[in-house]
Amino acid sequence: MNLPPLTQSFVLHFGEMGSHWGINRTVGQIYALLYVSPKPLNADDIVEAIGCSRSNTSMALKELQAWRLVKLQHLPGDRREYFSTPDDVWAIFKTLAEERQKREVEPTLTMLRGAILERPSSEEERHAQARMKEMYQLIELVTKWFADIRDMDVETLQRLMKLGAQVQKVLQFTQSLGRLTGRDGGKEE
Amino acid sequence: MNLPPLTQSFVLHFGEMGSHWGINRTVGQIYALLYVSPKPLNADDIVEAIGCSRSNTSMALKELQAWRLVKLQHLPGDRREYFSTPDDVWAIFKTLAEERQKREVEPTLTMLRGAILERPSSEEERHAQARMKEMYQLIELVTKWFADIRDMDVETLQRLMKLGAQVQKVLQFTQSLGRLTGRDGGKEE
DNA sequence: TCAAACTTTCAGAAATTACTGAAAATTGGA
DNA sequence: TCCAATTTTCAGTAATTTCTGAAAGTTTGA
Repeated sequence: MNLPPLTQSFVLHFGEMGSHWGINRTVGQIYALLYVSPKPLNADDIVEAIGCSRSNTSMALKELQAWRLVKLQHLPGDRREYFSTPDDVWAIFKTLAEERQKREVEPTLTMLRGAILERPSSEEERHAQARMKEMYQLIELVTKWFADIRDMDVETLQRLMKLGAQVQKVLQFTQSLGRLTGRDGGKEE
Repeated sequence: MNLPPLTQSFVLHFGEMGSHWGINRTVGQIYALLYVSPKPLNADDIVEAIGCSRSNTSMALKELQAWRLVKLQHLPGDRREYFSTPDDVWAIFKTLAEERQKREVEPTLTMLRGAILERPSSEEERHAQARMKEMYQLIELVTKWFADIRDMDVETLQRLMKLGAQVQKVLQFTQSLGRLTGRDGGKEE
C-alpha cells in the first residue's frame, strides 16, 4: 500500500472496522479509498493503492455495488470501469440505513411475525411468544420512524437533529395545544 | 438442541443473524434463549438447551456481560450463577445503542478528529481531509442526536416515534412562531 | 484447611471466511 | 468475425475465528 499518510490511516481504519460491520477488510479499505479519492478509480488503480489481488478487488467492488455504496461510470475513450462514492454524505448515510434495514431487520421481523402467529403449545411457549411480540413491536416502531426520518429532506432532518432533546418541549407544547382543541399530537395504536 | 418449536426458531435465527451483527453464533443463540426464557438460567441449563460446550457457554456469557446485555444473579440456596436479560425492551435497545456507539463509532470519530487536525501535504490530501471532515460532522451530529434521544424517557420517545414524519409540521409551526418572537427553533453552528 | 461445586482459561482441532492466481467469459472496436 | 483489453469465476490455499476438552482456578461451607 502506497498512499499519502492521511489517506492511508483512513483506509486502514476502515479495513479494521469492517469486521465490526460485517464486511471484510478489503471491502472496507476500497470503500474508504473511493470515499476520499478526488476522482473515480478503476480496478487497477485500486489494486495499486491497496495492494490486494485483482480478483479480490473485483469481488469487493461487486459487494459494494450490492450495498449501493459505489457508483460505476465510464470515462470517454477508456473501456475500463471507474468507481466512485456518492458525493453527498447524507445520501450515503440513508443508503446504508436502507440496506441494513433490508438485510438485518427485515428477516428478523419476518421471523417474529411468523412466530407470533403460531399457537403456543405450553405455558413456556406462551411466555416466549409474548416476549417476541414485545420485540416485534419495538423494532416495528423504530423501523417506521427511521423510514419517516430517512424520507425527510436533508434541511428538515438537520434542523430536527440540531434541535435534539429540545424537541421534547415542542412536543409538550403541541400536546397542550392539542388538548385545548380536543386533538392529540400523534396517532394512537 | 431440544427446545419447543417457537423458541427453537427464535434461537436459531439469532444465531444466524449474529454474523451480520459482529457476534458469533453461540452468543446470539444464548442471548435469544435468555430473552425468551421465563426464568433465569444457569450455564448448564444453557448447555443443555443449546447443545454447545460448557466452556463455549462461559465465553459467550462473558461477552454478553461485556455488552451489558445479560444480568447475573444468584438464587437463594444455589451456588450457581443465573443469567437473564433485562425485562424492558426499551432498556435493552438503549444499551445496545450505547455499546455500539462506544465500540464502533467512537474509534472512528477519534481517527477522523486526528486526521482532520493534520496538515495536508498535497492537493489530494487536502481533498481527502475535506471529505473526512464531512463524514466527521455527519457522524457527530447523528451521534449527539442519538444520545439526546436515548436519554428521553420512554413515554416521550414513543410519542415522538409515533408522531413520525408529522414532526416536520410541528417543526415548521414552531419555526414560524420563532420568527414572530425573533428566535429560531434550534441552535446554530 | 479441605473438599466439593462451580467457573474460567487455554492449546489445539474444526469450521468458516478471505484471498490468490489461473483460466474462462465478456466487451468493444477493427 | 476476430482480437485485444478487461472483468469475472472458481478451485485451492491461507488466515482467521470459533469451539472443545482437559486442566487450572475460585469459592463456599463444613
